[in-house]
Amino acid sequence: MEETGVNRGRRRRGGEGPTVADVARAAGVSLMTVSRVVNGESRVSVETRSRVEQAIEQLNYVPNPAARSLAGGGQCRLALLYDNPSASFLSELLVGSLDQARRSDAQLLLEPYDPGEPTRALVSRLGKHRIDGVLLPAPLGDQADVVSALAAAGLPLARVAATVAMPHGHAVEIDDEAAAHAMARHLIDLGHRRIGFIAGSARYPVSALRLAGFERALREAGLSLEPGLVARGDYTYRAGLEAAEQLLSLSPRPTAIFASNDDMAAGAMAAAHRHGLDVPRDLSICGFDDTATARSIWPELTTIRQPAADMAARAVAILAEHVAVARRHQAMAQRVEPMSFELIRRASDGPPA
Amino acid sequence: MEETGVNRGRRRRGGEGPTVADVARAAGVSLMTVSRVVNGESRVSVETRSRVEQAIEQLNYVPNPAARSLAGGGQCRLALLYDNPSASFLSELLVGSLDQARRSDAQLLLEPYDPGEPTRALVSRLGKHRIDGVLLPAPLGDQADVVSALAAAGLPLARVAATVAMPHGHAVEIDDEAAAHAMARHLIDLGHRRIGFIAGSARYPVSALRLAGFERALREAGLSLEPGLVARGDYTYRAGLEAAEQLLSLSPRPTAIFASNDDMAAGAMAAAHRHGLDVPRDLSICGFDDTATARSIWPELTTIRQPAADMAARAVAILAEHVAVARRHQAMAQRVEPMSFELIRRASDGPPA
DNA sequence: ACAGATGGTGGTAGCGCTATCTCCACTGTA
DNA sequence: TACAGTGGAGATAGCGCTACCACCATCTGT
Repeated sequence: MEETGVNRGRRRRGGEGPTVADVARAAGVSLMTVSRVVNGESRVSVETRSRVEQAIEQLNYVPNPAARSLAGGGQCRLALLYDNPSASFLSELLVGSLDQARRSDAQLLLEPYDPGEPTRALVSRLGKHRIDGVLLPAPLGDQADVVSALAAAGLPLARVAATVAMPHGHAVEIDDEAAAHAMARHLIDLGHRRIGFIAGSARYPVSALRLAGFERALREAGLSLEPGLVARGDYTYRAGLEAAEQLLSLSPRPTAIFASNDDMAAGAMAAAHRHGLDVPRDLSICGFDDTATARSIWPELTTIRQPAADMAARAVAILAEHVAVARRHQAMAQRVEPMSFELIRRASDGPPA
Repeated sequence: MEETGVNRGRRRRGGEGPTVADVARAAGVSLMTVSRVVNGESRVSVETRSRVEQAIEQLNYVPNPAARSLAGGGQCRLALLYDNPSASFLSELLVGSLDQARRSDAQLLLEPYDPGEPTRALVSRLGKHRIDGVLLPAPLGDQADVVSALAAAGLPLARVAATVAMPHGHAVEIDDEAAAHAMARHLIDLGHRRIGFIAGSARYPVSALRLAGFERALREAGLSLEPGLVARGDYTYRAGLEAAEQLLSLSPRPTAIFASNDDMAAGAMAAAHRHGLDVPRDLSICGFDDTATARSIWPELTTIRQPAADMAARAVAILAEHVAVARRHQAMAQRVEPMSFELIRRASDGPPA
């Protein structure tokens, strides 16, 4: 403890942890060289680089993000506008975006979205917090008024899990049509020929996409599209239950039901049980979204998973890049990144009886 | 654009936004005075304060968190250790803690908890990230090995929604016993006399508390404790279904079932429907936790809500305070804060037939 | 009346890092 | 030999803020 003198240098803070200066001293190089190594810049000889890396390892050095962002053009502030009370989606979103925010040196602020608030007020609220960019998850990203108001205010946007094309804002999305197609195809491959579909409310653009994917799969398999096999619901459990009742009253009844989201699939499951049907022996049921519901019902639901965390992470990365580019007074082209969904097979599907 | 000269002062960054210097100039005071006002310190005359506040308002000044944390003892880094895949709980936790983190000038890092990882490894992982404190939400906060390992490493802890007393770490909790008591009492007040209870797995201390609350309510109402009316489950939908089957096969069967969490209540609901019982006319069903499930089934579930967001916010505030106190080389006494739960009445309960 | 508490304010020195310029040693070309 | 061009490294000046000390007025008590 005494080799450092009385309190050499570090008078103020609790002052734990080594700094670039410590590393530089240990490696016998200058501060800048250490900085260059840490930031992976090119102009450092391999030899010097490895010496510095060794010193870093040895001292267990971690750069101070505050100092870094203060000195560099670094940190930016991103707002995650949220209204979606679908908790599982939100939490995945948060996990993904927080993680990437740390990497991209961005600060993430959660801002609630109030549908009643005029967009002007929203814009000024974000301005007050010196927001550099905005993430618009799922239903918000498809809302034209919000998107255009924020875009008009000059804020970079990233729409997460958006489904419709828009002139403004970056987007990270999955192909809902293809996902629905994949699930329908999966059921057809299992041998199902009469498949009931519970479509979502026509208010959301995504509903049409999922229906379209379903229909395409049927068409490609040479199956007829019976209008009676498509019911509609508003994405709630109860709607799923009622829609399924309707589908199950058909004769012959479908051997599988594909619902446009998990809650409706759960409702369909309840309807099946009411009818004394065993799932999946007598009826296969599939959902979409892979929310918490999917695993909290029994049998656990086969469904489509959106990589919400990854999507959010990409969105944060894109926004951070946008902000960095903008600070150099350059423009960044609109970016639309597709992400791949995943068909999660659990226990609610099987070949028809 | 030209009144500032070529690039007066602000050579490097995009440099948007006013700084303390701008505010100081506008208010005709020194930097320090502005800083004092912003930080709510006492030694400023009301007159000066209001002048500064006006300037802040006018310039729309927001302090730069990076600079603040670099200069002052300010910012601390808190890790939220999470393993609970119960998404709704996690997202509430995140919303609450992020919000408070902003206020308390703390940076929140999400660290996954892997039950397989030795506690040594966990501690060193947190150390690598220069963590100043750790939040331990729900099941983790009751895990003695984790708590004691982190405490031994000298890390301040805040256990969120913990249920058992421990010698280390602050805690923010609700009274599970009282909450279960309140719900049982509610059912009794509705007129129920035969109430089935689905207890949780004995592995978790919380299970015993909820059972105890239930039993106390019965005792206080002068009702007998029939052992047959208490079933057990492991907090899954399926376990709830099976436990409810067992309770419903009793004769006379209970007129109400109180499950120790929402998933088991959902399972009980399915069992009721299988038996052709109408909920709540023929059978009342209540849950605990108010997870997403509670509102995604039908009828929507009457349940107990923990204020997860508020709890997390308090936990963050306590940890931030602890870190600040510790940096002044003082100790902070263990703090245990009770929060109040709420009985959320929805549509799954009513008077007995 | 004077030492000592205050209450209110300003000056200054960094916090740990990176941008930018400078410097040096080498290469290749005329 | 002289010249620019290059890759590698160091020196220095801040980024925006707060801790710390210094300072000057007022107030206290004896």
